[in-house]
Amino acid sequence: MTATDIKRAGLKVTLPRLKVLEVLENANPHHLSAEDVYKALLDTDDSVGLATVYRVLTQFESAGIVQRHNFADGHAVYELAPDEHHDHMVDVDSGQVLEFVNERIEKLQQEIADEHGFELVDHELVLYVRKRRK
Amino acid sequence: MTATDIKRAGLKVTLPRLKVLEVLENANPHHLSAEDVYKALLDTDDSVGLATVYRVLTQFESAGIVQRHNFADGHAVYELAPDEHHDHMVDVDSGQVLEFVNERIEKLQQEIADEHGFELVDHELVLYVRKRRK
DNA sequence: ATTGCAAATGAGAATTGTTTCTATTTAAAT
DNA sequence: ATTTAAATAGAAACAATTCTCATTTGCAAT
Repeated sequence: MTATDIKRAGLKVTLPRLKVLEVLENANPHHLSAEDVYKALLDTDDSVGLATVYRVLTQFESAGIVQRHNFADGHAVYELAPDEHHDHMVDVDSGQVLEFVNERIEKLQQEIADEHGFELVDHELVLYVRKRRK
Repeated sequence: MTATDIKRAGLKVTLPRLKVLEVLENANPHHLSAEDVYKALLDTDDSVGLATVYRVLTQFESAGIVQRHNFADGHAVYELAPDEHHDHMVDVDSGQVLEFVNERIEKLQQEIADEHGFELVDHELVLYVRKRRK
């Protein structure tokens, strides 16, 4: 992800946008709320206003640079758009988020949409899980 | 769904609770926001305060009487807990919500959680679709 | 290198959806 | 009927997000 991606989206390459991008790149875990991004930049020389963070994240989403997810607790998190799609698993106890891919589920979703006369535009699958005590 | 379900949950059978239940029963489409429920009762003789609607919906959720979902636009909707589980398909053009069931997807989710050493507590699957033009 | 201007920003106010507080009312056990 | 804990309505509080607008900045054309 570089300045080029920003330009390609028809957006000017500004310091705030580069900063937000940088934070997302170095994020671990991948998923950050707007507030998280804001806080990460607060201490730096060039912090970015919260309103701008929201604006930029929304623009990046439209541009396909980031993805937004709405988890069950009701607040949104963002992550850099991954090269290959994945779904999420949230540990309801720790709040930790894992990523996973399952080809068969992907395919089944296509089929289901198809059966109903639709084409699949997107989907959101989140498993809420708990560590199994054996 | 009756007064009995309310009692069984250890809640008093009050007019507001019965009213909210009634609205959910007659709802079409099934999915209503708290605001929707509130509005539906505004015109009736016995309207219910918005705060109460939220409170009652939350209690009903804990009691398993209703289910809450967070759709992509980020705000919560409620529906009467269905007899059998189903997932959702949202038409991105019309906003219409369809329900579907697919046993294989359900089973696959179990398996995936299992492979990672978790037990599945809950899940949320929403397909965003568009009418296929042939 | 400057200049001009549309686009972008920051700070705070406003809005939206939801939750909490509190004084009053009500269900239901006696 | 009386009592009492639970429930209610409405207001106020709250958190996340969006809007407003005066100021700043990227960058294209001098």
